[in-house]
Amino acid sequence: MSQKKISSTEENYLKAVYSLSEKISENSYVSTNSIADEMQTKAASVTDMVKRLAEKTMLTYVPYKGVRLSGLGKKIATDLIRKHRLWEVFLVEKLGFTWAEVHPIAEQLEHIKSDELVHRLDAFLEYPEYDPHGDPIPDKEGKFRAKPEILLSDLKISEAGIIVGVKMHSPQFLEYLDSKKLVLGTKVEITEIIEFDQSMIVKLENESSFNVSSKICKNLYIQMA
Amino acid sequence: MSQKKISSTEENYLKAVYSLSEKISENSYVSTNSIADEMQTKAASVTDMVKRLAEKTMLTYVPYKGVRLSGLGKKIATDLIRKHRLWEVFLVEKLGFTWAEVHPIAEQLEHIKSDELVHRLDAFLEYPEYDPHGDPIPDKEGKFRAKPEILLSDLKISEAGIIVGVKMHSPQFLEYLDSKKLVLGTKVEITEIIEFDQSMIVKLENESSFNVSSKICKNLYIQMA
DNA sequence: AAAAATATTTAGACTAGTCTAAATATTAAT
DNA sequence: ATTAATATTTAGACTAGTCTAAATATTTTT
Repeated sequence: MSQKKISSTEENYLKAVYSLSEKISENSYVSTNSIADEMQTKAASVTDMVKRLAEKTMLTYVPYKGVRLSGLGKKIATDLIRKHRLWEVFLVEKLGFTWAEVHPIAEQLEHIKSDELVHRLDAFLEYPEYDPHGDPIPDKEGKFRAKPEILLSDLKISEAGIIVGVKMHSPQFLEYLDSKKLVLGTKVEITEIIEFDQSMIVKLENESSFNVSSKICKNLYIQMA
Repeated sequence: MSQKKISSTEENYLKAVYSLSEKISENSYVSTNSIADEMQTKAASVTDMVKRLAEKTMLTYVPYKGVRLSGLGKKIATDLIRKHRLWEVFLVEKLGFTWAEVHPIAEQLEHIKSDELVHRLDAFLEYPEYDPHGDPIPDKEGKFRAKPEILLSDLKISEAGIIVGVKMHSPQFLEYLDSKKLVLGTKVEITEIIEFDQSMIVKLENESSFNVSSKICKNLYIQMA
């Protein structure tokens, strides 16, 4: 049932295309250049690779237009995302890594091939719905649960909510959040919005209050209380 | 501190050489052909690869004689064995795999690169000393604990002991052992030795008695009671 | 609608890893 | 000590994946 033979490199291209597809409208094409950017490689390499992946029916490739994932391609990509996020939960919940550290390790672990392993890992972790960054973990069929939509920057004065995810995943950003105790589950209330730079004064449950930059507000997902 | 850049393929060659070195006398060479056998590849490919590994000072290569691991090569090989065995413990103890299933998955997991991961996994598993097949897990420095030496076939009539390891690792063999309840920790006593085929009548703690073939006796490690 | 700027593909070369077939070296046998 | 058998290496080709530089297509600007 699972895929015939696919290299980690091919998997990574499919993952990149999937992620780029999410950012554009439903039936438009993902461009060669955007893939090259995402993969930190050159456009010429991308052209070669997408031809191979098209050959394997994982995506459709229209020269000078771009690519679109096929059902098979989407399945492989969401399987990877599922594995990546399950491993991240494992690394944080069981091994005590911080959310800032897990990405590069999960990036390797996601390529381990064993359906049984994924299934057992999922059970061991008690079927988690979200990874340590608040991103939903797709099920075996590649279906995603609702993902957080509201950003802290969308809140108005006196509104409150709970931090449920991060949009940006850079370790620096995550470490900064840790230092400010702006972690998942934290309840925040907006007490003031500074107009000229769009920063916010945020009050935590422990009554401490401080200024949060616009950049940070735009990268924190909130569940309204 | 840890190695610069090494591919999984190179790692597998070093592991093969290490394993073959164990089977021969201290300062003799591992032959090209034996490596080709172990790796399921051709001698010509081995020649190419050992030249590369010699270039990287992971082993010394003498044309027409064979190879010998350097200190660096040994370190990389024992690190791999350490990781392989730790992952096997994880798969059996935490995920509930059988000892017959874990090898091919650990074979992939052992190539994940993160010293911190190994360290935390080791702690999570509470610093196991042996893997699910009774093989000792080397420490960070590559030092091995004593490995089981006595085989069931070495026992005399009326002698007893506990199964502490297996010499052969084929899934078929391991599944057969499971079916006969000849698992690690099982206490066995020799009640009879059949001379003409070197098979043994073995009594378990539950008083059940049955014939165990010579082939099996030669592949079970025993801790004498 | 032509010119300029930008995006994409092709051509050709490179590396790691593999193979087969031929050449050469070593070991065993007479 | 030659010959025969076996082990090993070399030569040359192939695949996957990458790159640079040149060619071509598309889009934007005027």
